[in-house]
Amino acid sequence: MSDTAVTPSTATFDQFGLAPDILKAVKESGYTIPTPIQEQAIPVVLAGRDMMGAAQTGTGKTASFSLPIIQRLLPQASTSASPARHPVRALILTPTRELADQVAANVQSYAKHTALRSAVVFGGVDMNPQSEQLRRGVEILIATPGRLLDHVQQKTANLGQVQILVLDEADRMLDMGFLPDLQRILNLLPKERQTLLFSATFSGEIKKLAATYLRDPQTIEVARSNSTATNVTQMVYEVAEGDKTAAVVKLIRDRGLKQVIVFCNSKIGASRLARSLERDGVVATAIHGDRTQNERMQALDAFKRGEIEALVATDVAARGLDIAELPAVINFDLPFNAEDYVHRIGRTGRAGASGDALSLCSPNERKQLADIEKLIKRPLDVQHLTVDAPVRHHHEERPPRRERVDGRAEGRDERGGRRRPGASSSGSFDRPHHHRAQPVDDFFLKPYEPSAASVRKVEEAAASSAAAPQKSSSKQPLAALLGGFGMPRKSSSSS
DNA sequence: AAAAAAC
Repeated sequence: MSDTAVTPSTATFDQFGLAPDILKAVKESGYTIPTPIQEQAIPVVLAGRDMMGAAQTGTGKTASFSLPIIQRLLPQASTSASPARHPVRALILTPTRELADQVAANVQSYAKHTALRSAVVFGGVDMNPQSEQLRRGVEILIATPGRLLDHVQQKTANLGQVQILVLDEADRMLDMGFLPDLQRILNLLPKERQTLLFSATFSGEIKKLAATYLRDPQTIEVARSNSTATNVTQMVYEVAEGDKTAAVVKLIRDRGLKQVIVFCNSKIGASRLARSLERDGVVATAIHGDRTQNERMQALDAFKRGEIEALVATDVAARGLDIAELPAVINFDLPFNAEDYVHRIGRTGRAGASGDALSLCSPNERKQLADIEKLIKRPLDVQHLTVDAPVRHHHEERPPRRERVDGRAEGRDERGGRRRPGASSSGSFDRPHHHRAQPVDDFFLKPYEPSAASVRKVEEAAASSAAAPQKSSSKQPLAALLGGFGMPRKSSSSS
């Protein structure tokens, strides 16, 4: 952000040589001046080079790869209805379903005046409409990894002609354990392709991923990734754990916040807080991984439409979500992972607007606070918050289990799944399935080791990027990190 | 410690 302030860009989108149909869509989106990352990335992508990008959403990241991708695919766009003429040419992978949906909406709008077709596939929703769309043919596919592999196995998606791959929020995908899925997908793609990797940090793991799957990548970086936007005012309120709900209500009322995202560390905590806020007259709803995809999308849409004051979320909403003019975020809990703090507060103060990041800190969260201050390299302003009339609810801990208007009891079977008739009633269905049946396929058993030359090039690229962000733990040479990547081998290894 | 993601 500070980059823009120091050297205001006088560039326009016209300078990139994008097709008129693309520029028209850009104009209709209301954009006139490229952001720093767009200015740097668009020429690199147009030139067909691999790229590692350090940038967060809200910096214009999505357009920085979608616009040049559309341009590059344009000559192949066909008006023929034959699916064979519409193989997947560009694949964009994201860690969460909401992010996939959002990226897809952007791609759709940028490509609307072209003959290119795009589609999005992710889990939690019916596969059939997705399969039908794939059958009709799409050039640009946006997906979460699991559902994409599902489509591959069902033979509804063919990745054999992908020319451009984008790994969005790659660090997040690794955090979430997507590496095996990513490997399977990557091994299905043609070797001759362009690969773009976006990540908040260039950790050792990210560098190894890049060294293995990218070819001589160019590094693009805007705004150091662990820095927080200067237009976001950060405040920490010391408050007793039991007063947190009242504190949230007080902050919303005192500051007259029209809309706010409140982050919790647990799914149960988020549901509970949403209910408590509702009882205190705040229109609130929860969004987290135990709600059905339908509920998640409805919650997000209603929030975007302004029908909901407080969106109470887990870290499913911490990254990437772009909600215009969000005046504030509140951390009900401080995140265990300091980096998540940066991502959470990045939901406010977007596109140059100002925003407030208000964090509640109970006495047992001091360590998390210290970790955050260490990461952002500055102390945070801490104030004691007195809650004048603590709002206590007798049923706070265990709200009555009441049938909701949709006929389901809250908190049970939220995925909308139906119990199998005749299944044992031992209650095992309420537990997540940890051991998914491992499909017998061999396409993901190829080795995951970068060549020495590739490692060198990634190291050089990362080093040449000014002040490439490094986690202190990843200062060691890449080679030292290569051994312990912990990949599942075909037959169980000693690890 | 917790979250996310395929039936």
